[in-house]
Amino acid sequence: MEVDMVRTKGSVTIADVAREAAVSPATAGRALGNYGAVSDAVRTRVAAAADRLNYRPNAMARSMITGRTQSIGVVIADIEDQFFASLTRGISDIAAAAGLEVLVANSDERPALEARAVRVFQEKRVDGILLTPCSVRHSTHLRDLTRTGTPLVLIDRHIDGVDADTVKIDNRGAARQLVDHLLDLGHTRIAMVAGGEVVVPTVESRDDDERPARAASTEIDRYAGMVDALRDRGIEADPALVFIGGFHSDGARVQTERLLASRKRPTAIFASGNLIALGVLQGLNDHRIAVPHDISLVSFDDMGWQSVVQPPLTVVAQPVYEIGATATRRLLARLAGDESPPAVHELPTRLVVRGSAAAPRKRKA
Amino acid sequence: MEVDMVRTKGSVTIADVAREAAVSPATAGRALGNYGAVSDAVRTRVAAAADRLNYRPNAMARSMITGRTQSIGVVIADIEDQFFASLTRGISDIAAAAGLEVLVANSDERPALEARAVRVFQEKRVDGILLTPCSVRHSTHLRDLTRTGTPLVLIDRHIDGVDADTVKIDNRGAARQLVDHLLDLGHTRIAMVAGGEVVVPTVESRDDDERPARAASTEIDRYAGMVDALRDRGIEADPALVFIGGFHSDGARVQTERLLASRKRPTAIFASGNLIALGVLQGLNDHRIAVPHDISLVSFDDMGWQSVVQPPLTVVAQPVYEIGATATRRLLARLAGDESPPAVHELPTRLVVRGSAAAPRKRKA
DNA sequence: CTGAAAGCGCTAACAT
DNA sequence: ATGTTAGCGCTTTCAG
Repeated sequence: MEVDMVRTKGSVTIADVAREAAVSPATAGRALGNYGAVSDAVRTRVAAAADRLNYRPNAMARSMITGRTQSIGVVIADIEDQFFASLTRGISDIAAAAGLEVLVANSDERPALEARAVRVFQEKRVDGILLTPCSVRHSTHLRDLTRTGTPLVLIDRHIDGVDADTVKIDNRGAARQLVDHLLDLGHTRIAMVAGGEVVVPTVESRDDDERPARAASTEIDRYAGMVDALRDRGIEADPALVFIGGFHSDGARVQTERLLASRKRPTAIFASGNLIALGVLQGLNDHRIAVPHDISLVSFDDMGWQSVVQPPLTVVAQPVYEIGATATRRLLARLAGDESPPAVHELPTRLVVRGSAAAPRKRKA
Repeated sequence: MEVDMVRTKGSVTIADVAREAAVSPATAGRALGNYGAVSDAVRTRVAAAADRLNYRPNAMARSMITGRTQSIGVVIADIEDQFFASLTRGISDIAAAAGLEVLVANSDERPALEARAVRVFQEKRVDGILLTPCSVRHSTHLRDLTRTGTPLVLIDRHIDGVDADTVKIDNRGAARQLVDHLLDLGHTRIAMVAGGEVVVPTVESRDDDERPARAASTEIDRYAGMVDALRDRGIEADPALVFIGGFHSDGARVQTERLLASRKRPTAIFASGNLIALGVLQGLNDHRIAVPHDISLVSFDDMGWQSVVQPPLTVVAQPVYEIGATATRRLLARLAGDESPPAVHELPTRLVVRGSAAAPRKRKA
């Protein structure tokens, strides 16, 4: 055992190992990186030397030459959101299995942060990028990215005009199912509580890049699905029944108060996602509103607690983990050279009918 | 607008920009990296050239010289766990504000994966590492790490003998509070449902590195707190009342079945964390056991759903986000040169008494 | 099979 | 203020 000096600067290099093993740096490199050809004798000698010196190859130096960093960048809206957390786990597992490291950045639904993250990932020369685009109207940074040839896979949300694979669910169809279920029960005044704007904004906003985008394609599609379902029954969607309060539960909680106070209170609520549903539930509890007796509630997402609340929630379950995993596999395929035209992959959802939606009052449940 | 050729190999370099701006590479570097001194005229000319070529500095090349990668590595047990997800958000926010990128790896509670992640982070030359150690008995990789001088901050869990800052809560004290609350209500048969082993294993296990560690310091401390509380009232802790089922909710669900079937069924359950509590609740629901009427339930963690279940859970709330944020600030301090001796930072917790614990049956609640 | 030399893209001395 | 040169740690020709 030698004395391990704390080296402030410069760690052990391949040259150090080479010296220790009495070979040339080139040979040491071949032995350690298993490329080229090395005799077994030398290989073990070098390995021993490396071990003795506690050598760690410098991945950057290697990457500068090979052109591969073995790392991917992941830009998500909010890692704290259970949905994205599960998604990230799916990504992480597949990436790890393929020997790729994962750089994560939160966009916080802000286009400017998203663009910044992409830029930094480019500077770090990640091999590819996975991203949940926060706005349908901010895509130049993504188009710039794809033009450089860096593989990009969009997750959960779609953006027209960006030349990238997309892995998502059929939000419109699933929302329609959910609302159909409410309509079947006899509801006609159905509110939607969402995080961001729910119709594609026509006016290009100028300088709101720093603020949350409020125009996620998922919610836009889900609203469209709701409108579809209503229209099928000859019901006109009422814009006054859309409550937008940001992507956190507290906003949804506040919106729920507004909703409850509205002159013609809806008999059912469609929550656009798990955080929204949580906020709605809190708002409902605040006012001692019983589900489904006083009001029905359905939501997207089913990642744990939705089945233990009382009553358990009727939801559309998305294969969250699989979405992340599939997207990562797509990226891996691109990294492996797949040149097929980008496609949209839609994963199946499942309507889980539980107890949170019932016939509207009057006919006592 | 020039034609942007898709360059398969080699992106735009500083030399390209220099040529475009008709200056030397060094000057271009100075202008783009704002170091050294450059005339305003040249600065704008270079900036324009860079812009025209869509230049992205190569962070690796820079790091090789500066010795800083502006990135930190984060090794956590399971990003899918709401607790760690919030923690990660805290880390991410502080890191981003400081201009640091975050590399994430899941250890999945497996020592071998944890060690592997640390190794790769070293190879990537991260500036520092944040880590939730998965086992109290696997620390050599951490000691090796600190010996290289790479700053390390331990999160949530503590390990003796590793020379690193630790940010956590007082698990023992908080658990004691929680169990005290149950004792105050009159419970004496209190079960604990946990993920991993709850007493420090004495025997060194040889080759279980690939499997979940089952010996997280948090749970060990929480059990100790429970024992403290019981002992204070002259009650002997009963090992038969500890149910271990792994760190996922399904394991806890199964353990809850076992628990309910035990010959002398406990009157209260202490769940060691949010995922465990979820599983317990599922198990309870499976058997139509009413909380708190049939059995009381308390738990650690309060990150959303705990307050919307019926009845709302009595818990010890941890400042999860702040734990991550504080740990990251500690790391930043180290990166800035702080040489003070490593310390354990304990953040305050809060006992939130809600409805899930009541007096044991007999005295009808 | 092994060694010497070149060079990835950048910054840091050292000149001018 | 700008240009020239060297070199970070590694892999990759190219020789031998």
